[in-house]
Amino acid sequence: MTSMKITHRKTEIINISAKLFKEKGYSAVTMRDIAQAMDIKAASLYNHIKSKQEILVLIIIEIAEEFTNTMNDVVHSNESAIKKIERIIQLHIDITLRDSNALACLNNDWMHLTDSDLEYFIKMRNDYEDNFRIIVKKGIQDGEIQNHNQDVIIFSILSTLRTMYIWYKKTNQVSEKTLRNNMTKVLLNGIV
Amino acid sequence: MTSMKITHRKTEIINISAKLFKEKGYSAVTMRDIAQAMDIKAASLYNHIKSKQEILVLIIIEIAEEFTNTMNDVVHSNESAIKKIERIIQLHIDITLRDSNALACLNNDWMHLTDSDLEYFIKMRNDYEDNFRIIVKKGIQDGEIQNHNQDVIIFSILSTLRTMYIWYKKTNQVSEKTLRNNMTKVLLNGIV
DNA sequence: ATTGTAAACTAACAGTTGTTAGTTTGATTA
DNA sequence: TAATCAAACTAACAACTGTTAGTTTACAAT
Repeated sequence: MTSMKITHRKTEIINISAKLFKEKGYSAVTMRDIAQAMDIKAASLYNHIKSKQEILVLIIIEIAEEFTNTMNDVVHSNESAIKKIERIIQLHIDITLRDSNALACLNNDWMHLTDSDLEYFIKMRNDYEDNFRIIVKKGIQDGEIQNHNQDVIIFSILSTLRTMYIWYKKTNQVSEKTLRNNMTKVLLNGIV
Repeated sequence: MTSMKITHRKTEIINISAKLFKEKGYSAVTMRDIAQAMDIKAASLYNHIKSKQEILVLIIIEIAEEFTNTMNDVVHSNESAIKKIERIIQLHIDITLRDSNALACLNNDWMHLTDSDLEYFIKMRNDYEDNFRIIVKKGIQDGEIQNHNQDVIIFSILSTLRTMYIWYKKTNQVSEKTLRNNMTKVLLNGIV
């Protein structure tokens, strides 16, 4: 039983921090900024968290693991390549809608992780991309997917999914359902 | 004649800074970091530049203006919507291949611009997206482009183009020509 | 009533930050 | 030779950084 329960107050700190990190980046946000947003003093934060680093780790790793776990499910399933990619698209939309602050943090501040946390994150990210590559490769072999450069296919889709958090709120009140439908069509079938 | 010539040494500082900013972000890079990369002392930087802020401004604004200018050319041309989008894709590839460090900086650190610089940047970015929207709208009206949600179309393409600098070097030695061809096909015609 | 505890506080620290002032160096020009 | 000048230097500053130590507060459990 090494895992500790994360208290309510600690969760608040993590959420507020994620919001601030999204706006200005990890390095530009000070402990005093976080404290002010919580309406307490900076020193009081240390009753709940170990360090500024710990906040970053807790924000990023949880989401990274969620991506990793679902991707593992998808890649080991018996679905077609297209169906698998559709599930990955929906996964990214799920997390974007639920926790865009943490997602922004993962995208922009992962390089400020240190040591084993950084190593762990990079391994997860590489595995994720490798799994995506396996799916696309199989899809091309089976004639489901057009025979274009694999990396161009993978990263054009991943780039869009990974940075959806930046713009999805701007889309003039497009419903979640519309987003899910249109995103799949545009990414898979193009726009022409 | 208010514009000053940018000296060789100043250009070196800007380029090295852009590289460092790309790796760790503007806030995490210190003047001492930049100086060390130049193999001089931090104070010596001030013989060439006015402030850390000025470095950021010079990196970002020049590229932003290049995007703005070319987009204005494209949007006022008499080409088809598809042809216009193809030119925009090529523009992003051009700048990515030529100056990926500055591009990363523009993408990640624009929010650290201040006052009139920040205002100016945001206006350019909004105008850019508005112009893109005009092109897509016309393309849908003319039946060139499928009638999907406009913002989904715009930002799925823009997201890919804007973050190409992150991964294009990873693509296993794919030639520039292959990148240009495949990117256009994948973004316009999809992968199915 | 007493004790325990979660969660806030004040005060301070040692290190880092961007930046300035004043000086030295070494090459080019008058 | 003397003067000029770009570009480096040393030394320092005031503000800010993450963090610690020790204390207080208010509520809950004994």
